[in-house]
Amino acid sequence: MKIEDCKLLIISGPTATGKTALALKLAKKFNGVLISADSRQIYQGMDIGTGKDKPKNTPIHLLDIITPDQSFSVALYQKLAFQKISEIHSQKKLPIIVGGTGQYIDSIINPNKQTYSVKPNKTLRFFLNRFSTSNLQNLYSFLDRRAFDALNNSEKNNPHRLIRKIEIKLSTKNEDCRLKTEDSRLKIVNCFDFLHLSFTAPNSYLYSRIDARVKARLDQGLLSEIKYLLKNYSWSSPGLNTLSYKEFRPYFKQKSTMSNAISKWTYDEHAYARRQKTWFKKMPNTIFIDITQNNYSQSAVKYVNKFLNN
RNA sequence: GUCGCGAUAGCCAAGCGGUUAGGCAGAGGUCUGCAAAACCUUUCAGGUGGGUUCAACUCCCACUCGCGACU
Repeated sequence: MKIEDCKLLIISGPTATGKTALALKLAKKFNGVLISADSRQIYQGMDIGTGKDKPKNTPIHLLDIITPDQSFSVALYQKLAFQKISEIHSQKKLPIIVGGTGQYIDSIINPNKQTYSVKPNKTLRFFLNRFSTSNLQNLYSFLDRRAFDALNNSEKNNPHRLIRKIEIKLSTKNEDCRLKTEDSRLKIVNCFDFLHLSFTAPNSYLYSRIDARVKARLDQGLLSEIKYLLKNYSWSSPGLNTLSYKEFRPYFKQKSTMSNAISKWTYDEHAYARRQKTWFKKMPNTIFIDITQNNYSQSAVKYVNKFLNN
């Protein structure tokens, strides 16, 4: 395999930084194909709220792959993304991953997560979901005292995380086949030669862009999109637990006003952008590009140029 | 003008003579199959001037401002 076949470009950044637009430019310039890394744009019919860009002539992979009532996961994402990457490589093109979902990008950059192959246990989750946090803590502590004690506060109090840890603990019988999968996966991954460009900007700048976009989405008809979705899916569907949809739940249930919903939504978007930033900050080998700088798109081009000619 | 009520951090909003209110916003963080999720940490007070007290955001007085009522 030639080195050229292992190149991978990753473009990340918080919401409202214009990732997709720039990725499209780069794709044209460098014979690239886009793969989305967005945990929400995978849902069909959720276009306005997730800010989905669907350019006419350029397909973006891993968009619209499931319906809002289906659930998805990193492990699945990783698998699909790897498939797409190798497909694109075999066409002698440059795969470009674009998106804002830190965990998904992490699964590409840092693929040897040893528990991705432990499948969710629906029955177990069904029961555990009714447990209180302290009951979950007790249970996990009982199953694995050491691991429990090593948890930080944030993990200890997070029911989702506790449930998953318990699930993993209870499925250790599959250890052997798990290791096998990991091995084969590592082989593929080790050959990636990736460049990770991450867009960034001061919070205040991001916030003003977000605020403007909130208004724009309302004008584009977000409310009717939600109404339409509610005809086919319920609020408990995984897809509907998404920023810019979930904030309107109390409004549609007549428990809150429109302006409350909108301000909650706006603040949620701010917090989301902050969380995204913390994720990208700690990623290895990342080049940050401040979009408030004049020549940011040219400098992105330069980096890619240099990367491809290495 | 008189009487009453109020004045608490960027916003909302409590209790209290000495010990953390809380929520939202803001800031930072966690993350190994729900991640645009879930969770953790955290900055910022007491209108102004006096007085009482060992100690006042909390009691008293004046002033300023706001709200309401009355002449």
